[in-house]
Amino acid sequence: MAKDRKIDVVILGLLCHEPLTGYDIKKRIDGGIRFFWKGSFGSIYPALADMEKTGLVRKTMSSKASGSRERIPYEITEQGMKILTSWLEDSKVSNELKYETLLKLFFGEVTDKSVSIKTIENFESQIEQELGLLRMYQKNLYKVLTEEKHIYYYLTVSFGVETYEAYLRWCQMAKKMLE
Amino acid sequence: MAKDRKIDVVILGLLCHEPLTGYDIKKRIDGGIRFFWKGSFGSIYPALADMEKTGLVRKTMSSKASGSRERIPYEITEQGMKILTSWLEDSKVSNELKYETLLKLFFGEVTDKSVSIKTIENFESQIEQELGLLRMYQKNLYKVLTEEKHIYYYLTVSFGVETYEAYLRWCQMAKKMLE
DNA sequence: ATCAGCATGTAAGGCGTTACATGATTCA
DNA sequence: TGAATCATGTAACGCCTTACATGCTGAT
Repeated sequence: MAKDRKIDVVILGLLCHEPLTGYDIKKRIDGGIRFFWKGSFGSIYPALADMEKTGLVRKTMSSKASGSRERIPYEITEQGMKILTSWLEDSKVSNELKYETLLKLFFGEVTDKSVSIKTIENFESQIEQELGLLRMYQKNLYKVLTEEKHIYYYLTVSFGVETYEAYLRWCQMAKKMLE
Repeated sequence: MAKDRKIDVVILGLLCHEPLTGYDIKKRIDGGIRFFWKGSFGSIYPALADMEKTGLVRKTMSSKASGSRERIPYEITEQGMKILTSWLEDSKVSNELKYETLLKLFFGEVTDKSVSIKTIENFESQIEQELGLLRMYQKNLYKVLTEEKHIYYYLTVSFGVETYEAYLRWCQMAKKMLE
């Protein structure tokens, strides 16, 4: 695996459950994972190609047979599983937040207060919208917690719900303080 | 300003209050701003050079005169102020969170539950430590809220406190759920 | 017929980190 | 004397996004 390219483990993790094409992987990332990690075609396909070369994934046998459309599903190899678990067990993590909203607020003194208030309101409505989605995911996952993997999905979604609720409380406070 | 290089506005924002050297800017970023935006020497010095060329910043007159050490303080120009305020007023923002902790947790089913618990505990202690710092900043800023810019600093710090507290609550819940 | 979605991939270019190179000053 | 901090800058390299190129399928 490339030194610091986390897209590799995202792909490896997704392939644990079932073979997927690059296109499938993109869809999985865009639905749920995107709240804490992103990925584009331009990063997925090259990563898949690299990992096939190094033996972490392989094309499934049905790759060409399935039909006329050229779907190329990949599956994880034993080597790939080793890399994935050793990453999971590695205690080094990089958690990073890059919020332009906070950057703008930090320099809010430069212009009128109303600009900062707009920045906050902007953020607020974006968060409200996404919180709606997260709560829906959360509710649906709660119903199927018996399956073990859903516990993990539930936890990550709950992280989103908890923090987004905290964001909204902060928005209230911040607006009050500026008005 | 380069199309999407936010380090430019970070620098511009910092230069609003006083002339600073690249080294000073790095220190400012590392203390406080780093919670929501980062910057390294390798990005600061080239940005400063570019912005001098495009007239957003300029070297102060005292640049060489101040002493034997080669300190090169920059100040913001009117052009720079224009860029800064138009960025502040622009409602487009990119807020992005990349938490490897959540990624690991999402794929937690792959190995033993204890691995995920360790991942959470790891995160928890990191957050506890930084929360201590944030609360200290918050307390100190609260005392000097009369100065307008401190209100903005206070708000960003409070954002950190609010969310980190939410993280810790989530850690408790998550550990309980896995045990 | 045409548009949206499925599907794979490449190329250019921007952003940013890390490591390196260099050297002065301050303090124990 | 040696370590830490001050201070500026470059070079290599990696990661990722955006846009492009291409073409099929299915629904309206």
